[in-house]
Amino acid sequence: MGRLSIGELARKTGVHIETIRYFEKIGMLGAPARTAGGHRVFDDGHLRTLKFIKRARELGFAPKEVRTLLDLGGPAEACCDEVREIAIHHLEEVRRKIDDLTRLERHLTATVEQCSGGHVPDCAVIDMLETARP
Amino acid sequence: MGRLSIGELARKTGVHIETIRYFEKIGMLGAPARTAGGHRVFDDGHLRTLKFIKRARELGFAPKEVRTLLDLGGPAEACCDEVREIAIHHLEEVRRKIDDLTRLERHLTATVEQCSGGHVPDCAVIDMLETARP
DNA sequence: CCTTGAACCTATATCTACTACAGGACGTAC
DNA sequence: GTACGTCCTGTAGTAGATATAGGTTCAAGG
Repeated sequence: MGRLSIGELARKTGVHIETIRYFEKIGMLGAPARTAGGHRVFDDGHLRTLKFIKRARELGFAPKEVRTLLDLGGPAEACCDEVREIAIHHLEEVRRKIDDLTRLERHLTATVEQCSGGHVPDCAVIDMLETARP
Repeated sequence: MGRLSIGELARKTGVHIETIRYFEKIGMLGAPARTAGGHRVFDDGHLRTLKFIKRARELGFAPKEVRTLLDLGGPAEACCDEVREIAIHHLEEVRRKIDDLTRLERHLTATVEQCSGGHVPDCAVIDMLETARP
């Protein structure tokens, strides 16, 4: 059973020390044990949880969703149904975002291609930005 | 030449009154004229600029990029080259984001399909989140 | 045992990009 | 001239961290 200082935990997870303390403060990560002198002592559970949080954030889950997932996944009892719902909801948002970005990508590509790159007063990019959306 | 109150400007652009004052404060939007009593009086230039800002933000340009675009596009002199560079950089980021989200979408879809939806202790979604990225 | 320096502690402030008050002044229509 | 909507400034709040200041603890070397 590993006993980790906050610095070791930070190195193992890639999460900033200040952010770990912040997560503890807002209740995202449980309060760890302390040494006699007051230094935090984390265990493998904290390591697992912090990795989980980091990965979920990287995958685009909102902090509130992460919290819910932690609440559900923690005791591992009322699992799949609710977890699944959050994941599906997230999936829908991801698909919507991909659509939006793809449209923007096409628009930007076309615009940049039009752009001569010279010092002309007319610029396709500026024009695009000045044109109100229909 | 239109003379707009802050409220009219807000209605015409869809930007909140407080946000307009905020844009003025941070120098994103030029300071307007004032009535004798101190009320702001905007003109068509402000309207154009604010619409520009709004549209650029909607298209995902970062505030700093918007500011640079305004600086470049304002006097319309050193135009295309730099504008083009910002647009291309933005385009690259958009493409990267699309790739990331597409991978996530595939991953989530596969995971949710695996998920029975019952009350089993093993949950594919939780598993996915607990598995560290290679 | 004692020193030294890295790591840690709390508390507060800062950041971005806004949004939301509170309490008062202005402007215009009747 | 008065009522009411709009506007003013200034301050505070939001999320989600990140950074700083000033002090304490831990661990390794002498």
